[in-house]
Amino acid sequence: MTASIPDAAPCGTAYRARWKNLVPTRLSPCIPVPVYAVARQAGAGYQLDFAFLPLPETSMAPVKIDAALLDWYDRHARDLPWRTGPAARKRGARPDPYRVWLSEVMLQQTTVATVTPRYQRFLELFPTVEALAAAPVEAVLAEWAGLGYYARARNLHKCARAVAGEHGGNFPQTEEGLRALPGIGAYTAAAIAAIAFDEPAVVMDGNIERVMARLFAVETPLPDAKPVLRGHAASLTPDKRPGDYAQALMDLGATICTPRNPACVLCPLRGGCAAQALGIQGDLPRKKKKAAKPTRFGTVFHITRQSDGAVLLVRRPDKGLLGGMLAFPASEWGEKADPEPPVRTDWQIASESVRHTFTHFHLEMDVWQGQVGDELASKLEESLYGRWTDDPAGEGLPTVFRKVLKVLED
DNA sequence: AAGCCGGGGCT
DNA sequence: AGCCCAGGCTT
Repeated sequence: MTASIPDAAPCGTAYRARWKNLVPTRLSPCIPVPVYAVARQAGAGYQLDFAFLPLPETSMAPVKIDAALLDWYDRHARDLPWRTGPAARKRGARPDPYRVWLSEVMLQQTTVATVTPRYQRFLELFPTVEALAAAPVEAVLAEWAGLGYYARARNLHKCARAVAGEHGGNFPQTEEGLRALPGIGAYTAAAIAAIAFDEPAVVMDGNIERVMARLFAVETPLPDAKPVLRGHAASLTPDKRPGDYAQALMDLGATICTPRNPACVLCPLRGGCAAQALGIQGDLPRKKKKAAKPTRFGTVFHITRQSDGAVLLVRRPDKGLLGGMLAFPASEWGEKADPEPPVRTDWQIASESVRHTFTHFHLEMDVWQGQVGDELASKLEESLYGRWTDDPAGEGLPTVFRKVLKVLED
């Protein structure tokens, strides 16, 4: 259903649309004919019935932000595996700090949809901080494969060992104590303190920055606006239920106060939102322009052992791109250049190359396939500190190297 | 303060 | 296919 709502229509005219197709300014109070909308959840999105009717009030109405938000959260909180249910919350039950920490680290730069199944699998494999601390780091990295930002996994493991070894298996309960642990920065420390330990910490993530920029119509571009937005967030953070409050703000940012096409008609804070009253909510937060990504080139070597068809993997150095992860041997990635193969053999060059985009560059990588005999295989294994595997797809390879397997399949 | 780190979803 | 999104660590 892709109907668009006109700016004006006779009273009583009704429309129906998915909220994502709406232009937010049409819903601002500036329009000649007020819009009244009733929304209900439909599948993954929202279904709206629109009617053009006169509304009694179209300007900003006083809203007690934290109360309105908690009320909305009690009715609409998403049921996520790392959350305690409403019934348990009412009994005063606190969530397991280990689970809160694990979920928050996974959720850094990663969406709920991606994290949810991976979180469940991870928790089954490493159910406690002690179990995680006892595991070899290679097992943790393999389980993290495909999630990206692999320093998170190395720091997660370091942090588990610190908590298990130096804190008797218990996470520190204050922001400062948490902040001192590997992989726990300002955001994660505040989130764990609020959610697991009921501390009124000021939680700031991208979602909350966006909500604050809109609530207070902050037009300063990010990142310059960060201190101002933090000040606004601090002014609203309640002493009661700070964990629920923080999660409510993030849920609101993820589902209603979205980066594009915010669903203001569904927003419990609509009456208190300065940007919405001005009709500029879709333009906020403003951001400084980022540099364009350059393209780098390289070659990856898929080497099979003649006797059994096993494939050679290497482990990348701990520092830098894809640090500590398993990989196929590859050239340096940079300017277009003739590759230096790790061994002389009859290379087959795959007709399709691998394309992948990292945080700050595009990569275009030729795929060379070669076979070696057992003697050469042993020499290669030694000189590259490699390992032969008969199931590369099952080894926890980062996405860029999974794409190599895909290219060779075709 | 600025640059280094993946990957997935939406248009 | 291109654009958007976003914490922590290092230098």
